[in-house]
Amino acid sequence: MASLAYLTSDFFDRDPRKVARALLGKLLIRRSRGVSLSGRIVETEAYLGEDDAAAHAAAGQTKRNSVLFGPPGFAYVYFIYGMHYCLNVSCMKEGEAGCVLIRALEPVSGIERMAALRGIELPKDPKLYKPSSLKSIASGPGRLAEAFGITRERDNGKNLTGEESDLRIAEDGSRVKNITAGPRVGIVKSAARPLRYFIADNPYVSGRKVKLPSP
DNA sequence: GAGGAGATCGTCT
DNA sequence: GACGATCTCCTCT
Repeated sequence: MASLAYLTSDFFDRDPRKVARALLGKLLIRRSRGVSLSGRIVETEAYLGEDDAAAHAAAGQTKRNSVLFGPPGFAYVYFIYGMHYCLNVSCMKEGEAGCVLIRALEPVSGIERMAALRGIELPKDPKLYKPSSLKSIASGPGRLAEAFGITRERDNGKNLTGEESDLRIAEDGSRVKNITAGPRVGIVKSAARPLRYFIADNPYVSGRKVKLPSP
């Protein structure tokens, strides 16, 4: 693998739409107790500030979403539907809300560990891994959070650009082609805005049905 | 394979 | 008290 360059806060100090595009192809890396988990980001969604009705920041700053109003490059983890965590990264300068939701990853390393955290059984021989099993590890916001052991208690408010952080994002020099934009998934407000970005034809993009509001 | 509905609980009103 | 940036199981075709 090529040498890794960890992203700095400058990377996130700009419009969430630019960050969401730029994050595609980057590596999300968790290092803890000598175990390294990593996955390539293949799908993201941009959530703008208070003028984006679908964003958690739309109603202004609350105790829950205060990370969004903080400095760029911090993890905003929230609990949804009573059973899932979702990982966002704050964007823009302190005082300006904005974030990018990481929706799907292509597993790269520590696959056995991630599968175990997801409750997925893999054969001992990596050659026998089923594509469907690999896809189900992290193709969705709740799934990738579970695969990386991401929880609100553990990771909310964590600086993803700090050298001491166990959760960081890096680039390895790989280039991404065929970035496609489309409507965001699972929301009603501002659903038509094309703020979801994914790598076209990548099998690890989450496969949720998109419900568009009736005209 | 596609579509629908239930599960389950933190957060906000 | 209502709702939600989801996932999985079950049913139907």
